[in-house]
Amino acid sequence: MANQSPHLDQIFAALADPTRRAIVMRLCAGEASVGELAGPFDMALPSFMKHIHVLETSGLVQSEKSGRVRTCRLSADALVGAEDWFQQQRAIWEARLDRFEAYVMKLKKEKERAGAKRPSRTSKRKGS
Amino acid sequence: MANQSPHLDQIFAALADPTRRAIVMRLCAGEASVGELAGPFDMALPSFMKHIHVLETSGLVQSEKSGRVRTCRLSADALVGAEDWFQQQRAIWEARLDRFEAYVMKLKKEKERAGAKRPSRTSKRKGS
DNA sequence: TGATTGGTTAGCCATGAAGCTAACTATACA
DNA sequence: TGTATAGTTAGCTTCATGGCTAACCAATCA
Repeated sequence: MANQSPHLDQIFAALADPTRRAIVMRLCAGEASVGELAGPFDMALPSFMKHIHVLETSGLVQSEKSGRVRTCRLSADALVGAEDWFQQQRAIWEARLDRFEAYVMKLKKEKERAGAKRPSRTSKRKGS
Repeated sequence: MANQSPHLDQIFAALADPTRRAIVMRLCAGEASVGELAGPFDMALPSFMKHIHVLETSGLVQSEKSGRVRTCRLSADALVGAEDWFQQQRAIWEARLDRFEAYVMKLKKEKERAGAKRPSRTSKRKGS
């Protein structure tokens, strides 16, 4: 119940917006200036800058200004961190499924054995 | 620029909240009633129910009422869908890194060749 | 049947997110 | 030096989110 990384909050919140996911996808293909990034979007620049800022505070994106141009690049660590979360959940989930399956198998075998007993009290069937 | 699944919006938005992530984590370990889920949280039930509802509309959780008890379970599909998104991004990202690395190696080799020429005009060093 | 339990509905409030315009700063180019 | 370019800041609106209380069903159980 502890381990509540405040970072995951921000990362997932950042990725909940289609504009920001598109920015991340674009940056996966390589760094770009704010202007280049903003190009495809029908949105005023200040609004767009807010998205960049959200991505930066989440740690998904880093940027650097040189001259009058700000260049953005993806920071893979944050992405990987979020991906890890899924993998952890899946591990737990799958372990449970395995246990569940084992349990079902056990039930099935018990039933089989019980079923095998009923028709003949004298002989045990060997296998399927 | 198309392919903007509205579902991812809701899934990531759902996971952006620590309470809801905790619920998902809890449900990874097996289904539970609303009351059981709510237990550990210092929150009024109606507030908690909102979280459940958000999880349901995102597709991460399914629930069913029997008698006066509502039982919730995880719906793995949605989780996997979100995980896929990360894997796709990582694939693009890694492909780019590979290309970049190849490029750096090329540069390095060119430099090496140029460097090997400088010290002696008469002999080529073989290797270290 | 009456009380308890488990969940639900309705409605309120405070905060934050996402968009806009207008005006401004600072670099680069002619 | 003057002008265009690339971002930035400030301030506004609107809507969604996350929390609450109070009152309300509807199963169970004594």
